[in-house]
Amino acid sequence: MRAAFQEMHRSGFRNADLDAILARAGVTKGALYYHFDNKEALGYAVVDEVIASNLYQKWVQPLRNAKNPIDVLIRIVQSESLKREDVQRGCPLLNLSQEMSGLDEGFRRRTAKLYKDWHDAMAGALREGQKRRVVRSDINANETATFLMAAWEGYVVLGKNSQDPRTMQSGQRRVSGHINSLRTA
Amino acid sequence: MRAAFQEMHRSGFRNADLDAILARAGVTKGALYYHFDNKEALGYAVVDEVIASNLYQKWVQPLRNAKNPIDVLIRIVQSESLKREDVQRGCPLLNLSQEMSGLDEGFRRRTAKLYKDWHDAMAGALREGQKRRVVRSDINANETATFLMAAWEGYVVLGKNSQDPRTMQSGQRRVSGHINSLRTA
DNA sequence: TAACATGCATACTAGTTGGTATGTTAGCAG
DNA sequence: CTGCTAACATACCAACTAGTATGCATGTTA
Repeated sequence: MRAAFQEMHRSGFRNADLDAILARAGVTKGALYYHFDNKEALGYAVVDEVIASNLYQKWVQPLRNAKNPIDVLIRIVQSESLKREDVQRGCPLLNLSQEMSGLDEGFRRRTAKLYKDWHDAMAGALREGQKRRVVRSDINANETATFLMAAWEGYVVLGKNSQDPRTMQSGQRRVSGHINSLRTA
Repeated sequence: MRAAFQEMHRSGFRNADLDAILARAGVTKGALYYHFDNKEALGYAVVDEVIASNLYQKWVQPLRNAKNPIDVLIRIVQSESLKREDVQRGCPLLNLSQEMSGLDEGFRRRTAKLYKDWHDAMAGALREGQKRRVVRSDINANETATFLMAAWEGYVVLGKNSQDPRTMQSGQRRVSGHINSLRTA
């Protein structure tokens, strides 16, 4: 499944070559089709397990019981890799949802769930921060979380295309600045 | 080329079926390969002509010699279709750059040029607005233009995946609100 | 220990699709 | 009327790739 994830991240799901995945994993078709009904089932499993796990490790868990969600969010944003090969591949969740959500309802539902988990983790942390008086009370946590996701993913898209590290740097500054503006005065 | 654009918008470039394009256009392979060397050349032409033309009509031309760029930008954002089938297909430029920019330098350069034209149109209009004292002088036109593109494209991505018109509505409110905050007091 | 299940590997099939080779027609020059 | 070219149409090929049929080795159970 790691091999499948890597190949899907490189080539997208539809252009992911099963033989390439199998070669990378060091197994053959027999092994694959013993464990998965078809290519689609393998793709679903990659979303449900690999991509979901990455997302939770990076965004959800650090926000759980965070003392100050603003500090945590800024740290996550600032820790994003600016290396060319990372920027060039983009965000696995975004790549996959962008490719498949209009074509396959199974993929759409799965990626939508991950976006929702991501959103809820941020919105929940912001609401908790409001209770603790470290986040401004005049902002809507849900809308703010959606906005942060949109702005961040937008910069990831532009960075992937421009291949200029300054694009993502600008994104880090801008998004961090916006998060910082959510602090109580 | 309209047929090619539509098929590419539906299925992406790599999964665009030449036979489907030809059937839609009412011509055959002979006609296609008389005018284009290969599928790649057709794709390049679609970017250079169809997608570029759409972008110019929607964003670049309205900003040229605009009295107040802020009013123009808000009007463009607010005029975005919220119909399910439109939201579901997403932005042609974003779809294509997202799919191909990591795989084919020709596509990457072409989509990067369109992003640049889009960016320059907004940044130029903002700078002109600053001269005319209708746009705040304390903002960086280039960074602001990049931010607006990122946020807007981000909402397009989320809307395409969620298939909930409220996502794009929220995006319109947020982005319009941010554009509005650029006015001089 | 015979029978069976698990967990693969190997070889093959069938459908899809980009690309090509060749045929055909309309129009124009001379 | 002849010769030629532009602009296609038709039929076909070859590569790629998801999926399948079958074989086989290693446990495991009755």
